[in-house]
Amino acid sequence: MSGQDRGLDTDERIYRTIFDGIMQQRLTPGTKLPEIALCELFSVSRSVVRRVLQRLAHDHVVDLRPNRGATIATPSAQETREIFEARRAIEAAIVRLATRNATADDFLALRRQLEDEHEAMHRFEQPAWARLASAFHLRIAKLARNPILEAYLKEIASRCSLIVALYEPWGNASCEHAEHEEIVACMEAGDAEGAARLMEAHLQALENNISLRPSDPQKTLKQRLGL
Amino acid sequence: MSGQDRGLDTDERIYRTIFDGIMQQRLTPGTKLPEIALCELFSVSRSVVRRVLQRLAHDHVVDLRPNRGATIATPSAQETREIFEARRAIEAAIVRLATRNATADDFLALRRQLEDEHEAMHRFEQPAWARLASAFHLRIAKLARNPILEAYLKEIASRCSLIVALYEPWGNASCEHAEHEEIVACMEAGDAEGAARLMEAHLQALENNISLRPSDPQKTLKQRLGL
DNA sequence: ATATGCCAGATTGTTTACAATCCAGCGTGC
DNA sequence: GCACGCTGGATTGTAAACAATCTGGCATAT
Repeated sequence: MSGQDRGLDTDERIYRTIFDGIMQQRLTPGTKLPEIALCELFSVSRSVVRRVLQRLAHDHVVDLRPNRGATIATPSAQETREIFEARRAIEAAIVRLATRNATADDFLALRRQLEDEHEAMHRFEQPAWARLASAFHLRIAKLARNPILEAYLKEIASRCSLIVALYEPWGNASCEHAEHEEIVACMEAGDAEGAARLMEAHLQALENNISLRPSDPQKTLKQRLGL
Repeated sequence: MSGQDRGLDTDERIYRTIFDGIMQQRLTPGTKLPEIALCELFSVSRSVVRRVLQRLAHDHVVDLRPNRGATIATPSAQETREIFEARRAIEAAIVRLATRNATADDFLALRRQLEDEHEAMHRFEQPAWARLASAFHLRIAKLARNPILEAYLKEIASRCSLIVALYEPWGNASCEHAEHEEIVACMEAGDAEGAARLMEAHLQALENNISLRPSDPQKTLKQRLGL
């Protein structure tokens, strides 16, 4: 037992490691993921590596082309537009449902998280802030009480993060905290349509903030996986 | 060459055969899909069968449980509710986009398809009608010009079909033709919100039409795959 | 000098063999 | 008679061997 067995099964462990590596910008778009290298890093055979890669491919965070292996996905400008448009549509719908279904307790927890976010922002803790800001969106998705839409948002939000990683290497493009507060206020007031419109505007602002320009490479795969 | 090679690669052929088998209610929910049986039926090794099964699992049309193989998915009543809710949300968003982006030619093609549908209905050609009615929804998704939302609708619509297969063995629950026409009329008039509301009502009617009661089993796997 | 063709190493795709797990049927003991 | 546990066949999970394909460098010809 080599100390990395924490109750997650093997597949999940490998998936998460690679996925997190992408989300934290250690694995940048275009990076190649050779099967044998992953086999050695995770001490498994190619069957399981291939299965995980296929799953990552289905989630659109890696490209899987026949006979030439897996690479971290590199969304084009066109795709970027489509992804953000789809996200606005889905997340607006989610906000409407969440406004209908959230309880008083839900709003309490939501406000508490907003304060954490606020604090992290004022302390200039960029990584923590980004993480919390992203969690805000996923938390609202939970309040909608629809696991299917929640899964769709998770998938599409990860693709957005990939895009931000591609086009904003230093991580400037984060959520505006004030806008989060306005959205929650609208929701608490029971104004579903208003909250949906605010959310769409919020995501539109996020999209407008990313400027289309790639980033830089080079480091060992092991380092970039955080191992 | 045994006459089933039509330019599709092997994976796609197997995927389609199983998927179509499910959509046409030859493979009913709960049916087990043993790997070896599929290997022999399609003359491939277990690797490719396993890959295809994983893809079907990701699309939520089959359940894949560790150490106990693949079975056709059997959505619960709860899931049914969630799936239809998600579909209303996504398809309403799609209709709004489609109303904005459709050209005059698009509407022409749409109307032509509506006539085919109308005709098939009046001739009591239930299978053709059901196929056309389903195609109507996918065609609108194309008009939205967003491949991501289109893919989501495809996935969720197939889950709806599975539910209908589960709870309406004789296939009564189909789309009302008149409602399709109203939706198109609204779209042509440029009334995105109206069209969205009509679409939601249309899908709600579809959901209300399905009564929750399972169906019957037994026949060989080969027959049920149409081979 | 550039372009073309070819060969060797590397990488992926497929098949097969082996190990682990599950499940149904049977027997034993209470 | 019923519950429990065992055992053998069947089925899935994993790993390793083999085949096919791609990539990059070198030689050759124009």
